[in-house]
Amino acid sequence: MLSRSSLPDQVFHRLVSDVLAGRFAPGERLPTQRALAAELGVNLASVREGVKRLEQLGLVEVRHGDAMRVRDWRLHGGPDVLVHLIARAGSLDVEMVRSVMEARRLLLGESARLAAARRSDEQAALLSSLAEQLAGAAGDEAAQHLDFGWYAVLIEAAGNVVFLLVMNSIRALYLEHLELFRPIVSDRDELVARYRAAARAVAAGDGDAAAAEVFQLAAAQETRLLQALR
Amino acid sequence: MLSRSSLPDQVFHRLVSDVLAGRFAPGERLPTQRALAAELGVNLASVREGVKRLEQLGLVEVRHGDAMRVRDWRLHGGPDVLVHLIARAGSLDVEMVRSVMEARRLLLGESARLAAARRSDEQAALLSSLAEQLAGAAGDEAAQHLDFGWYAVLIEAAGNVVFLLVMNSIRALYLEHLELFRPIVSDRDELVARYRAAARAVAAGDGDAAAAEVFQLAAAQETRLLQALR
DNA sequence: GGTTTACATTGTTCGGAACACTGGAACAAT
DNA sequence: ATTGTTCCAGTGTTCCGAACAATGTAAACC
Repeated sequence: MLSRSSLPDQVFHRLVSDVLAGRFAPGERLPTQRALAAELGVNLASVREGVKRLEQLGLVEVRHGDAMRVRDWRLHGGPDVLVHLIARAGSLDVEMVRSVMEARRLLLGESARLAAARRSDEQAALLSSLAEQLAGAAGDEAAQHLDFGWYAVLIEAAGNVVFLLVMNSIRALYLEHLELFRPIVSDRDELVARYRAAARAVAAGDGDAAAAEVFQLAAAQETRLLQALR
Repeated sequence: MLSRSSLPDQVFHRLVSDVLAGRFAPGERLPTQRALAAELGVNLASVREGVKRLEQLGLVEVRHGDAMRVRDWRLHGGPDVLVHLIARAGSLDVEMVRSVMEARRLLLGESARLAAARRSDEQAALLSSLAEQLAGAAGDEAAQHLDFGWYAVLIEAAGNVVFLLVMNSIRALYLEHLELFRPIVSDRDELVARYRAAARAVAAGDGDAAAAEVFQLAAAQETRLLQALR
């Protein structure tokens, strides 16, 4: 079949795309559910499901008895909107990638500081171990997964639920465009030294050093990625 | 009528509550949609809509032909799960509040640093203006809104979409439990000095000072809130 | 023993109907 | 002329029952 995803999924993506592309101004009336169903050739229930998912993202407002209205995602959008913002038009939106990478760098840096204070011995050992595995990783794809595993442990050790959830969101983004983020692990030898240093600092409980190392590690990856995007 | 929320909404909240309370172990089979419909006394379509919203949160995995399975929210949950985690059992979960406030403090601090470098003149003036309005705010509720307005401008000035979206999420949380967060603006005179100083630092383009001021402002609010929660 | 087929289970989509809420238009009262 | 009321068309919400499609399992087959 042509459709690899469910009908409501297709409706959902179509609407997200339309709204995010600005084809409807904020506050503007969306076509009625019945009209959308007719236009897209699907059942009313499928339209409804898609629309309600839009609503959960904070992209539209739907009130019983009144028309559906588009909301300004910069005011009401939650972090889950990111996945759809960054991948618009097939390729990555460079400005969005810049924002994500910047946020990632700051988030990971602070996570490292917290982790240095809160990590368990087991977590400290795991960070070291993963750094070594990264040194001998077979290929770039394997390295990518190890890279994300390393950060996952770091954030778990930081003991902050918000950071954990935001990073889950960024990971989802990662996994959907794995090839495009490949530059993050290029030129690995230079990076491995930083993983090791950061793991040492976390294990030693030196928050400032851990933050600085992770910050620079993330910055290095950021530079690689942004350069590759041109 | 008495039921302020739609049927699928109620199904959704019921399921979220069940999953987040751990009444289903990760990987465990959820009741079938038909069974849920019968048990809750609603239509299959309503169950489906609720379930799909669960799926969008990353709380369950639903595969055509197979049973629905619960996922571990610590691994797959997005930031939108926060709203449901923090308000469990009617009152605020103190551990979650601690995480949110900690993340907020770090996020705002770094936003201030970025804002100092990127703010427009208009934004700098607005921050000052809002600080003055806070000084003469009528009541605590008015102060709360001004407080959030102040941070909204700061984050807008920081020019990072991720921060913007995460803060939208935290604000949604805020607005749903406005009374419970009231301590954030208590003892206002002491706080006003910090708003002013921070606004000055951002206007002057002094990133370090701006970050430090906002960091301490947020920390002060954090202390007030956590003490009030006992 | 390994492969294939058939079936039961479960999610997915449909079409159509009835219900409930909202905004505005027409009307009535002041 | 203004205010309050009633009614109606438009729109979202929920229902029902049926048929379709994917998955996992177990029986049947070679």
